[in-house]
Amino acid sequence: MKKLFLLDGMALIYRAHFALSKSPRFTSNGLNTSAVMGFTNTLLDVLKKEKPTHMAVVFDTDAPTERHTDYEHYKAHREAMPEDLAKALPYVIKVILGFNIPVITSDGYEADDIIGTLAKKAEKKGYQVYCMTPDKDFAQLVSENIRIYKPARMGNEMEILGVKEVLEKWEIERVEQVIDILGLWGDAVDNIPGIPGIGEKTAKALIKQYGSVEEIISHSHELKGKQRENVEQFAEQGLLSKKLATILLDVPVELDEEGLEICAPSKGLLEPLFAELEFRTLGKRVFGDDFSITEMKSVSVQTDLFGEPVATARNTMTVDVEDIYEDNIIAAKNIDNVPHEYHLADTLEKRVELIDILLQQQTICFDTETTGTDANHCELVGLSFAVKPGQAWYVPVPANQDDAKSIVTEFKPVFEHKQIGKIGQNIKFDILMLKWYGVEVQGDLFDTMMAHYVIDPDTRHGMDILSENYLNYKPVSITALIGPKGKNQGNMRDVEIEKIKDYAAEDADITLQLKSVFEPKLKQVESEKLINEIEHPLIYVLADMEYEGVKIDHNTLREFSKELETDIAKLEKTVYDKAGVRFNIASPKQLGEILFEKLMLDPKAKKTKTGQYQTGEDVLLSLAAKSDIVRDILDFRQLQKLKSTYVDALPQMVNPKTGRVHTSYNQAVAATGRLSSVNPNLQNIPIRTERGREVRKAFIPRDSDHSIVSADYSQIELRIIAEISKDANMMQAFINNLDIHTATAANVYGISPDEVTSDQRRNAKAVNFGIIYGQSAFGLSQNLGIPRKEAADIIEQYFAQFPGIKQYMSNTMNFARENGYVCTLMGRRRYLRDINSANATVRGFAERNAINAPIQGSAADMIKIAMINIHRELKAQKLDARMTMQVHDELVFDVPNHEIELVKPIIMHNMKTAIKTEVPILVEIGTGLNWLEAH
DNA sequence: TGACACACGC
DNA sequence: GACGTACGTGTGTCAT
Repeated sequence: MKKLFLLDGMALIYRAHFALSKSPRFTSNGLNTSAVMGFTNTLLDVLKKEKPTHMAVVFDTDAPTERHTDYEHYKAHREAMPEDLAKALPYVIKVILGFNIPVITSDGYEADDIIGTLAKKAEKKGYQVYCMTPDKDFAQLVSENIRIYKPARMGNEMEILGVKEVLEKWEIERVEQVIDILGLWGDAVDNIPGIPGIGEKTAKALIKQYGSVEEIISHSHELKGKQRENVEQFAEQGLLSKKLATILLDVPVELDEEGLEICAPSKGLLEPLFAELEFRTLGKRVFGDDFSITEMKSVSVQTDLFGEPVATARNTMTVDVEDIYEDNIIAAKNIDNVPHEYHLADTLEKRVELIDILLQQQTICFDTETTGTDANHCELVGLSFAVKPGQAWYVPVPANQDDAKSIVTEFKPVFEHKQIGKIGQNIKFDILMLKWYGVEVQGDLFDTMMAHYVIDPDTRHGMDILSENYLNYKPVSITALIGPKGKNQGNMRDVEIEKIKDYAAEDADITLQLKSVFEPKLKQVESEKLINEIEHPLIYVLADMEYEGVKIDHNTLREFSKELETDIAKLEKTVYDKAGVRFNIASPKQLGEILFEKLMLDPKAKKTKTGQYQTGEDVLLSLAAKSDIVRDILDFRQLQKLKSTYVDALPQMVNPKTGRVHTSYNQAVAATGRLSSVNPNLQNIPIRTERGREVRKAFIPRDSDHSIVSADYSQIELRIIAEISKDANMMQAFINNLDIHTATAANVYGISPDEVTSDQRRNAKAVNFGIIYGQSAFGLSQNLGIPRKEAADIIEQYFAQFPGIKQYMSNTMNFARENGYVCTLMGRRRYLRDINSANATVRGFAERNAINAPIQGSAADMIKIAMINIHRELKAQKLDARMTMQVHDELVFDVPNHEIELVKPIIMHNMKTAIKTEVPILVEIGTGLNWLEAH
C-alpha cells in the first residue's frame, strides 16, 4: 500500500523546540540544538515505525497568505521566533535533505493548505495519507480517510487519529463543526481572538445547537445577556477567526508522486552533520551501533545547503505496511437505523407477563435508572430487562417510594432466583440500588464493565464506548435526555417516559450483546478463572460492604475540628507576623511570592511549568534552616488538610438514612487490579503523623456491644516478590521472620542485622518500596534526598545481594517484550503497548509497569480472594460480624464482642491461605473501640 | 468550570 | 546526555 506522510515543518520545529527548551541542549560550540534533535527524533519515529513510502515536509514561506488577512499579526508572530530557533532552521533543513525527503515550500499559502490539498489528491489516488500537524487545525481533513499523526510527546506515545477518534475527542457529530468551534472559540491561530467570553465548552454547546458560526450570529437575538452582547459586537471577529481556521483544500499544487518517493538516507550528508551537532545516539539509531562521532569531529560541515551531492541510490525504504487501523468510516449504527423491540411494561398485567418471561430464562440482563449516580443517595426511576438481542423492556417506577417498593418487590422472584444468572454493566450499582429497596440479588453475575476491565485494564470501560468499539453501535446519550453535566443537569425523573424507555431498554439490550462479545474474549486471554472466581463474586462482597457502611463518631470529629481551628488561627497569625504581611497561606502562588520575592529565602527557587514558585513539602523542608516561618507554614498546611479533607468532610458524607458513611469501591479503575474508594475515599485516611492518626479514632463500631477488628497483611508485596522470584536471600529473611528492611540493609551493606543504622534501614526500606512501586534510581534519590549516583549504587548492591529479584525483573521484561503483556499469580493480565517503544521515556514507563503490575496485582488478587472467602464463611456461619473496609492490604470489620474470638481465626486463616505460597504470609490482627486502636 | 499545585494513603 | 520518572482521590486557588 502506498503510504504518504505530510509534515508541517515549522509546526514540528516549534513543537520540538518548546518541548525541549526547558533544558536546552548546547553543543560544545554553543549551538542550542534542542529543536534539531526533537525534529530528527520525530522524523526517525515516523520512518522507523510507520514506514511511509512517500513523504514530504512543507514549509511556509515568509509571504502574506490568503489565510493571514492580518499580516501585521503574522509578521509579529514570525519575528517573535526565538533566536536559537531561527538558528536551528538551517540545520533542520540539512537533516531533511540528509534523509532524502522532499521539501515543498508554500507560495502564498499556509503549509496546512498545501498539506490539505496534497492529502486530498493523494487520497484519490489510493494512498493512505497521514498528516503530521498540531492537534486542532487538521480536524476537518479527517472527514475522509486521512489520518492525523501526532508525534510522541513527553510521556505519551505517538498517536494516530481517524475520524472516529476526532469526533469522540471533540464530542461532536460532524467533523466540519470543529472549524466552527475553533472560529467561535478563537483558538485557531495564536492571538487571533474568536468571540470574547466564549471558551471551548460554550463554543461546543453553541455549535451543537446552531450548527455554524453564521447561524449563531443570525440567531444572536436568542442568546442572553453578556453572551448575546459579545456575539453581536464581535460577529466580524468570529467570522474572521473561522476563516483563519479553515484549511483550503484546493490550492494550486501538484502531487508529484515520483518526487515524493522516499529513499535511503544519505550517509555522506548526515554523518558530518550529526558529528557537528554531537548527536551520538541519533547517529546510532540511523547508522547502527558502530556510529561514532569522535573521528569526524574535525570534519567541517558543508554550509551550502544544496552544494553537497544527494545520494544517488534511491532505493526506497518501503516495507510491507500492515494497516492496523480498520476502516473506521463505516457509519455507526444507532437506535434509528437498527430494528428493535423495546416494550413499556407500565401496567400490572404487562409486568406479570414480563416476569413470566424472565423466570423462564437462564440468564437475564437488567439495568436500573435512577435519579443520580450515588446508589446510596438516589432513588429508583425504572428497571429495564433484556433477554435476547434487540428485545428489551422498561418498567417505570413511581416517585412515591412506597409504590416504588411494591413494584420492585414484584420482581423479587426474578432477582433473588439463584438459578437465573444476572448480566449488567457496573452491576454493583444496580445490586446496591435494589438492596435499598429490600431486594437481595442472587445468582451468577456477569458484569460487562468488569469483563472489559479484565480483558484490558488500561483502557476505558464505559458502556457507550464499549458499545461503539465492540458493537459499532452508538447508544442514545444520557445528555440528550437530561442535558450536559453541570449544576443545571436535569433528573431522570423529569424525562418523558417514551424517551427513558428507549434509553433504558437500549442499555439493557447493549449490555446483553456486549456479554456475548466479551465471553469468548475472556477465554482468549485466559481470564475466565479470574473473572468467575474473583471479580464477579467480589461484586456481592463489595455491595454488602458499601451497604453496611461505617459509623463515624461526630463528637470526636467536632471537637477535633475546633481544636484544629484554633491551632490553624495561631499558626496563621505567627506566619503573618513573621512575613510582615497578611496573605493567603493556602495559595501556593501567593506563598511562593512571599517566600522567594519578599523574604528572598532562595534566590535559585525552582518554578513550576506555569511559572509559579514550587512550594511543595520537600522544597519547604530544604528552606527550614533559613527561616522558621517554613515550619509554621508546613504545620499550617498539615492541619488545614486534615481539617478540610477529613475532619470536616467526613461528617458531611454521613447518610441521613443510616447515620453511617457508605463509601463506593471502584473495581475497575486501577490498572494493577487494586480497588479504589470514593465518596468518601476511605483508603487515604491519615496514619503517618500523630495528629493525622487521630482521625481514625472517629471510625467506630455500631454500638458498645461491637468492636472494630482490623487485619492487615505484613509486607505483602515484598513477600510476593520473594514468592515470584524465589530469591533465596529474601525468602530466607521471611522464613526466619526477620524485619525485612533491616535484613535488606544488612545484605546491601554487608553487615550483620544488629549493626544496621536507622539511616541504612531507611535506605533499604526506600529501595524495597521503590521496587514495589516500580521506581527508578531517580525516584529513589528524590525520595531519600541523596544524589542519583548514590541511589544507583544502593540499587546495584541490592541486586547483587538479591540476584533472584534481578533475574525476575529481566525475565518479566523479556516476557512483556515478547508477549506484550504481563501476568499476576492469578493470571490477571496487563497489556503494555509501549514496551518496545523507540521513545526511552515511554518505554521506561512500560518497563516499570511490567515489573510492578504482577507484584501489586498479585497482592490485590490475594486480598480479593480472602475477602470473598471470609464473606462466604461469615454468611455460612450466620455470624453478625461485617466486613466494612478494605485498604489495599488491610481489612476492617465491625464485630459483636461475643463473636470476636470466633471471627479472628476465620479472618486470619482465609487471609493467609488465599493463594498458596512457599513464602510464609503473616497477618497482623487487632481489636479496639475504634480503627486507630484496632490497627 | 477546568487546570494546577499540593497532600493523603498504599 | 537529556527526557521524566508509582497510582488514585480530594482540596483549595485562580483564571476564564
